[in-house]
Amino acid sequence: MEEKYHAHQIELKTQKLWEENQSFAADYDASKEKFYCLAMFPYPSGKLHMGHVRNYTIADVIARFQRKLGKNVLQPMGWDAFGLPAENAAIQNKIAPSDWTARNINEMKSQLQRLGFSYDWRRELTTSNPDYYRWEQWFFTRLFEKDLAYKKTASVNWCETDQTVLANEQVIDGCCWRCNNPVQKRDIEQWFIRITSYADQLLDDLDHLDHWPEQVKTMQSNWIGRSKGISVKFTTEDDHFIETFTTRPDTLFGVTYLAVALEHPISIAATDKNPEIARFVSSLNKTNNSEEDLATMEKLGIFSGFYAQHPLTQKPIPIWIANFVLMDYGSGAVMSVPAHDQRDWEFANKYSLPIKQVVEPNDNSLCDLKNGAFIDKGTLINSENFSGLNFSSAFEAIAEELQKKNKGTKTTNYRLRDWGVSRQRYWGTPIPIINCKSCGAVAVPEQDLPVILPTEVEFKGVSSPIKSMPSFYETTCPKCGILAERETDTFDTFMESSWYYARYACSSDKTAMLNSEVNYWAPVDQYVGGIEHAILHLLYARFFHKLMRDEGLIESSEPFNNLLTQGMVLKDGSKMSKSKGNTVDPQELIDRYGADTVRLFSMFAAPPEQSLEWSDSAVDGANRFLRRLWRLVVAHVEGGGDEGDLSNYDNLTSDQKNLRQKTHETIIKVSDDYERRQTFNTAIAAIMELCNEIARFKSENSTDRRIAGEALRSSVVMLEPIVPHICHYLWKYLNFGSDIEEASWPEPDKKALERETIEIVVQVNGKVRTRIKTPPEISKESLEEMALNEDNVQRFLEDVTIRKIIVVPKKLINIVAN
RNA sequence: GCCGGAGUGGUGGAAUUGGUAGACACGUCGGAUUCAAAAUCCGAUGCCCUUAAAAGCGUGCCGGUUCGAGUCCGGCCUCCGGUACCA
Repeated sequence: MEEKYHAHQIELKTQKLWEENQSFAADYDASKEKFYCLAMFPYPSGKLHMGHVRNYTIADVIARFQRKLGKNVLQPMGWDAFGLPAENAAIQNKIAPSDWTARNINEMKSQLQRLGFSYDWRRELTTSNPDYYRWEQWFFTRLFEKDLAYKKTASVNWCETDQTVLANEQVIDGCCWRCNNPVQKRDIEQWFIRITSYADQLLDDLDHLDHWPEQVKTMQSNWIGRSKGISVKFTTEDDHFIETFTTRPDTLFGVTYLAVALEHPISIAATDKNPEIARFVSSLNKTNNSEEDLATMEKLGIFSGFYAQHPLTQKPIPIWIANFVLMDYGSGAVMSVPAHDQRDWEFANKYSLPIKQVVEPNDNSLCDLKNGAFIDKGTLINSENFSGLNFSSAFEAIAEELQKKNKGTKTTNYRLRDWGVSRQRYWGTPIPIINCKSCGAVAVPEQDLPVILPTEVEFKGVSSPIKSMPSFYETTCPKCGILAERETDTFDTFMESSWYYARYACSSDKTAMLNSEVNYWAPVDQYVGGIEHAILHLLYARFFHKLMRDEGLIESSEPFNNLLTQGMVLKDGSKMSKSKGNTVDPQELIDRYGADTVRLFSMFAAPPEQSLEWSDSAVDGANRFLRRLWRLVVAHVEGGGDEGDLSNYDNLTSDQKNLRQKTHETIIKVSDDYERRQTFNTAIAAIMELCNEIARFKSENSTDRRIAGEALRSSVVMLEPIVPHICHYLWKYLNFGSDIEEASWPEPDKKALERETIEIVVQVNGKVRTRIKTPPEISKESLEEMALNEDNVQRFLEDVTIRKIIVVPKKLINIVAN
């Protein structure tokens, strides 16, 4: 055995062995309990960054731990290969997106292999490969036929100078990131998938996700935003209706104006009539489509000149055009109650609109509407014959009255909007639709799939090359045969990442999207990924799973049983990203210390769910521990080793008992940390403590060596999921050449855990005054007596009376006195 | 703005169900070893007073519940993530 630890040498040797033995290939085996462990696959942006290393190490630790428990573990890896950065690289560096992507995949794959992750590489998939996206296209045509996919106009960010659509992140302070010219909104036809039809299921099924973090479920629940209310109709002067939704029908008599979106028919009629309004509206048309900008921008509006009739009072209500009302969301109109809604209150004050109080606090206390709206539920006033009612009776009574007059109905509303999947970009899955002048939108027939995205392209300017490529879009209508044009838009890349986890079960099947093996592997037992995906990716994947279930492709209803959301790796206080230029290259660390040190460091630095502020200084310590561990094993083996006999542990000295006790306490602690708590940092700390004790322990005879050997073997096998290469070697030395990959998780020996004395904390009035050693089974009375006899307890009991004594068994005793 | 988190020594973090605040590391300081250095080993290390012991203070801020609060409740502050076309 080498005296010194040479990381690179043993890591490369071990990795070669794993590859030769196909150590991590996982196949269907009904006789074995399966465990499907998955980390979110990467976008191949160039090189791995620390966020990847953290993500993939966490998942690999769990996968390797589950193998030690004897399960049939599948851990696959692939590439979320479509996306915007490839196009930016193409424009900047004159390289085709497919070449750029392939190059990055190569680079990142070799980095993943160098880190020793236990993947079944036979199942690798790449979403930009037609073998993958053809099934996405096929599935979309199924949705289209079921009317779950449809087309409607929606607004995008348009840069007139570059003649292109911009993503929200490409709009900076209302201007294009490339040319810095102001961005406008533009309405175009786009494809949507009816996620709102699944809103109830997506919300209600959250209750069954017992092993998801509460915070993620709360965020998804708020995002879906189911609310019960009433849709109220206001009649316009030309006898049309303006529909508004409210969760507060009890405030209906307080409506003093309506606000409609810039694109609402009323606004269009007003701009046609009045050039002043037209100027105002076009001046507001510059904002970006993001919710954040919409919520924080200055709320502006203008009176449209039109009135609507209040459904119950029949009084005329002025209609205002306002920039904060969204046409894409709900009906594009809201009823405004400035007395009882803060946003309405601010708008009303700004434009001197009337504020009419119709609810008062239940305790009749005064509320001053000069300082803000009164938004609590209370008792109705100024509301004709509804005055005096509380919220819930007013809700019912007003709903009934509106229903009777045909002016409103009870409705459930969702904050969730349908999923817009069209992107006006090149590097994505072509939408498999042909637009025919006589038949309309026609799905590409199954036998004509896939619609292949041409990869030999050149970027002239910034717009998608396939939009100016007749060889791509010119075709004939599958229904009537006349000349027609393909969709040149591509899918949102969230489409690919919504079903890849299922495709791993059969990634090379050319005959079907999913086959029956998916029902063995799915659902994923452990999904690991960044908290930044808590809403969008995870909600779309849950939705897609239900769509696939309803298409008969999969049996389960949810894709991920256990979810671990890792915190971000931050540098200088914010998310590491290429655009911010604050990435740390893990390759330098691997070159310097080896993969095991990088893995150990990233698991030790913080618990997985917490964000981790990057620091280079602690890496050295991780490497020091591995060298120390190596030396401990060398010293043990060179000092005579042991026979691995675990049978006889009678008549031990107290040092021997103490080490055995520590070993088995550590096994219990580490098992719990790995399995239930998933806090690998504390598991490592516990093993470090055990190793510190081993180092202090003097092995002088064969019994000593057996006990030290047991402690070392336990440490090594429990570290294997985190630092598998070094443990592979150390295990061989400690176990006469056997392979650690075949070893199972250690079992604690209850007999080793028995203690002769324990320490009890003694408090007086909640402050620790001393600690006493007692046998574990001591009566309450004798414990109290012992505590009261302590000098440092007596001191604090002078001139006071003992009121009571609280005893927490085996922990503490608190004497309350005054 | 809205939704979800986080805040503990010089630093990363620990304290699992309301019960010993600071485990385990990093760093720093002191010592051993060495011709010297690296590596390694031993010791000290929240603040304050102190020769020492003991006491006092201390988990972002203010207040509350409790015998007892880092942990629970109310109100703030700061930072991070998401906010539907970044992935």
